[in-house]
Parts: sequence; C-alpha cells; structure tokens
Amino acid sequence: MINRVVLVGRLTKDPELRYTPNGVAVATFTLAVNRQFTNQQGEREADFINCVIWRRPAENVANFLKKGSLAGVDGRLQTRNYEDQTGKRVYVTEVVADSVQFLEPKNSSGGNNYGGGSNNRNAFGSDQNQNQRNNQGHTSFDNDPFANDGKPIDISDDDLPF
Amino acid sequence: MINRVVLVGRLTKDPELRYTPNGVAVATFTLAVNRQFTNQQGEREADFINCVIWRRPAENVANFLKKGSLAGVDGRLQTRNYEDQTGKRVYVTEVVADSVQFLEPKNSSGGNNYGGGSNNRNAFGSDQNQNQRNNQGHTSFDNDPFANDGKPIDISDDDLPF
Amino acid sequence: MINRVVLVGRLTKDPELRYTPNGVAVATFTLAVNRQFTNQQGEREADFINCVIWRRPAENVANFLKKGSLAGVDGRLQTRNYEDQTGKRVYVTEVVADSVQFLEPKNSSGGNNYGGGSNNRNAFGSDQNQNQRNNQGHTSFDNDPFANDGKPIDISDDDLPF
Amino acid sequence: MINRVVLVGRLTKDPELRYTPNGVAVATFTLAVNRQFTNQQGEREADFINCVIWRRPAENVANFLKKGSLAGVDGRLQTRNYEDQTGKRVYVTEVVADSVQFLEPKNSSGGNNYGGGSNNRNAFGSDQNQNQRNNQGHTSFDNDPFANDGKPIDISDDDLPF
DNA sequence: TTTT
DNA sequence: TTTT
Repeated sequence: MINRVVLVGRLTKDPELRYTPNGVAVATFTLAVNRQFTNQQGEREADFINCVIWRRPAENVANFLKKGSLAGVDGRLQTRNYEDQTGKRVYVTEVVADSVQFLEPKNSSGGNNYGGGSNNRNAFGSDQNQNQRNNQGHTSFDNDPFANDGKPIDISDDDLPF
Repeated sequence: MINRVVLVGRLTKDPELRYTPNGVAVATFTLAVNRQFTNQQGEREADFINCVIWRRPAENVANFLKKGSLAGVDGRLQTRNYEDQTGKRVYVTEVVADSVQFLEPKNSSGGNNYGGGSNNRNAFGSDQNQNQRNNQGHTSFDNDPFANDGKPIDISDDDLPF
Repeated sequence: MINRVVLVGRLTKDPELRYTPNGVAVATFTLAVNRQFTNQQGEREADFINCVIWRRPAENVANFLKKGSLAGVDGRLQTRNYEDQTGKRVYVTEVVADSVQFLEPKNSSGGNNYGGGSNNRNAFGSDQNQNQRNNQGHTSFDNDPFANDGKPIDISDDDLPF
Repeated sequence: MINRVVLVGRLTKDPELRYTPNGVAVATFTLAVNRQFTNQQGEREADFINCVIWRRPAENVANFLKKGSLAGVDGRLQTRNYEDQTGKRVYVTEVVADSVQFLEPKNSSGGNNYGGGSNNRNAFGSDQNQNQRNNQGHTSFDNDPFANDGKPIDISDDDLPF
C-alpha cells in the first residue's frame, strides 16, 4: 500500500542520536513546517512533525543538522502506541525518513546562526551531545526515541525497516 | 514550506460526518495502511492514520466510503494539541486531505461486502449514521473531529483551510 | 535532493518485460491518470505517464498487471535523452518506480475483464507475451525500454538504481 | 486519480515568464535534481525536469528565482504532445506546480551568487527579461511554454487548471 | 479504538 | 501509441 510523506521545514531543536541495544543508530528530530496560509488572526502557524531516521543517515543528521537547520525529509508515516506512566495509552504518529536532505547553504556558519542551537558541530569544547555525536558512550535505549527520560516503550531493533 | 502526504489504505470504520457551527461539513476517518515488509514475527503490520476532509468532498466521503473501503488520500500533515479530561496535553498528528480517491470497483456491492461496514449506504432501513449521511440533523461540533463524545477541543471554522 | 512521484492510474497496455544483457529484469508500462477536473469541452482528460521498474518487482508487474489494471506507483522522475533515427535528440521523462501496488480486487477475473488485455495471466493457451512472462527466451536489449523495435539507445545495466 | 510530484532542485536557467492571450501569467523553468547515488563512473548525475506554474505564483517565480536558485516544487505530472517543424509528433512530460517554495536564504545576495544567472533581478540596467519581469509588454503566446521561438503548439487559456 |  |  502507498504511504509517502515529503516535508521541508526547520529543526525545532538539535537532533537526538541514540543506539539500540544492538548498536543501531537512530536519530530523532522535530520539523517545524510553516503553513502556506495565515490563520484568521493573520498569523502563519506551523505544524510540528516528529521524524525518525535509522542507521548511517541517523549519524549524518546528528552531525550536520542542528536547531534551526532547513531540511527536507522523504519518508513514510508510522503509528505506534504505548502506555504512559499513568497507564493511559498514548497514540503517536511520526515520519520514518528514508532520506534527509540538508538544505542549508554550505557556508552557513558564523553569521547565519539562525539564533539557536549549540552550533559547535565541528568545534572543540564542551558539547553535551558530544559523546553521542562521536559515537562513543552510546546511549542505548529500548523505548520511545522521542522520550528523553528512558521510560521503556516499544522501540527496539525490531523496528529496523530492513 | 513543503508538506505533502499520499496514502492508499482501507477505512477501519465508517467515516464520521459532522458540521461546524457555521455549517461546514467535515468528515473524519482512519486509514489502515499495510506495511510493505513483515516484522520479525513474520506478520504484516499496518499504520493507522487519522484523516480529515472538509466541505463538499467530506460529504462524498461519507456517502461513498465505508469500513473496509480502499481509498487514496492526497493531503498534508497537521499537528494539534488539546487538554484532555485529566488536564493532560494530548498531541495529535493527522492528515488533512485535499482530495480522496475512491478505489473500490464500481460494482463493488453485494458479494464484495468485505465482511464489514453497515453497507446500507444507498439502502433503506435503520442506519445509525443516516441523518448525517443525508445531511439532516447535522451533528454540529466545536471540538476534536475524532472524538465521539463532544469534549470541546479546538476545531472550529477557523480550521478551514480556505 | 528530493525527487518523489506518487501515481494511481490504469495501464494503457500490457506491461513489457525485458532483460538487460546481464539478465536484469526491467518492466515498462504506461499509466493513464485521469485528471481531477474536466476541460472546457467538459471532457475528463488523462495524463499518460511512462513508468519503469527493475528487478524482481518488474517480474511481478509483468505477471500481475495487464491492460486496464488499476495500479499505484511510488517512485522518482528520471530524464534521459537519445538520438533518434534521423539524428534528432529526443528528451524523455519517465517515472522509475520503487514500488508498484496492485489495486485490482483479488477476484477481478472473468466478468471484470475491463474489456481489454490478454487476461490469460494464469491461464494456459497461446499468449504472445508468454515467453517474457515465464522468464524464458529473455528479450535482451541495450536500448530504450519503451521502444518495441530494438533501436539502440542508452539503457544498460548502468542504469540500475542499485 | 492520484498524481503527485515533489521536487527540490536548482534552476538551470532564469525562469521564463509569458502571458496567454487572455493575460494569464505562466512561468516555466527547469529544475536540476541531483540523484542520490553516483553512477558507475562515480559521477553524480542529475535529472532535468521541466516545470510550469500559472497565475500569481508564476510572477513570484519570475521575480524571486534565477539560475542556480534552490527551489521546491509541489505539483502534478502532465503530458502533452505536439507536431514539430518536421511533422513529427513530440511527447512532453512536465510538472505543473501547485506551489513553489524558495529555499535560498534571505540574505542570498552579493557574495552568494552561486556562479550564475543575471542576478539583476532588483537592479537597474539592461535586462533582457526586464519587460516580462515588470509585467509590461507581455509576451503573449499560444504555444509550448518551453519553446523560445514561438512555434505554435497547444497551450492556451484552456490549460488553466482552474 | 483498527482494514483486506 | 493510450486506461475505466
């Protein structure tokens, strides 16, 4: 059956890189996609779409994108559900990316900081994401890749698309 | 920015047709889209994707699709959030359809009942959705089109895409 | 860069199955995709879009689709050019399918013949495409997969997407 | 039926803006979309896809895009055919854009010239496209919007999508 | 809360 | 050269 999504938008935060117990990389990020039309208050709203990407491109995403980066995603919609702390079932819809395109101009450093993000991607110094970026000290997880806090959910190596 | 979704799948239930206080039709339905590959247990899983369509095509959807119907959707991803009964914020991602294509063969009546649905679309007799289908006794609403129970959320005429 | 096409339409003819000199299967077919709106003469026109699919799914297409079959295509646009008999350069745009979905109902045999096609897919008897369908007597080619007549063009194993 | 195309690529030349006899604007341009994978010679090839856009957005395209600009297109595939000078029928596949997104950074002037294009969009001085850009001296046409030379083909107001 |  |  057909299931295809194409998005172009900006990352709302730096991407998160994690590893399954089997060592498979998975990056998650949220794209803010501005709507074409303004609402009745004349504001241009945005949709905030959670995206997941696996394996090698996950590491590229973590290395080359940051908060504010313009990116294109070609992927498919996936639904999951899990039980939250209170025992309530939570339904999640996210985009599993087949590929992510980096749409920032190459020389998009320094001045073009887009007002956010750590921006020390290629820089030395303290970076709280550094260990993940460098693929050491893998943050292994067996749960929701969008959860920071390690509540066990249902993502494991089983979710690998291939 | 680019936000495009194309799906082909089957309705998990009969579509729901409602009307905003201003009398604008909106239909909601969920598409089950079978995944291309089987999981590690060898099962073919599906994604269950909530869809919304407005105005005239909403009435067509309510009239021509039912549980089990094969349909194609061309639309965009939309995110919303609202507070549930317990005060918890719920995040929703759904597809706002620009168009819905009916992929059932024309003569898909009688024998081809696909084992589900009320299937009295053009028939007489008791149909709990009949009043909506016939566009009388409009179920007006000012809330989540996916909620059956009228808890006020955030969809109103403001959400009309044009 | 992003290059994505999704189509649903009907085959204008039985698909053509060929093999590269290296034995790689490639199927070609044209989808008639009816336009949403009628023209000023009130006619519903169609676009006729050439599609190519490689390898295993190519053989599935040849085996399961025929003239008039409803099919969905998820793929990308490709452009090529070649010199025709008269030395004129011809520019071609076609869709390279990643996947093709068969949208005919399973029991779409007998009565549902859609007035065209050989329709002896699973049948015995004379079938002029049989040798291709059965993967014997491979029609090897080193040219335009849409050309019936073997004029050498530019498609070879080099064109394999992976 | 479903017919959807999404592209991100760079304009191979400045867009061409024309007007139908009825004064409807139409812009044409070609997008170079780099392929994801390199060919057997290790080169990254591109597909060159002709695009058309009508009415108001056509004028925006002519005003804001030029050779080398990064742009996204959301549209549908269209096929046409016409008879060339020699009486030979020529088949054309192009993308009719519903919307075009400008993906260049705002401050993409001066230094960021991307090595091509006239780049005097907002500048004074000789610009062979100026009259078109300024919407005076409309280049009316009743033929192929991709032909520079006015050979009558088959595009007229009839081709307006709405 | 899920379809064939 | 076009499908239902």
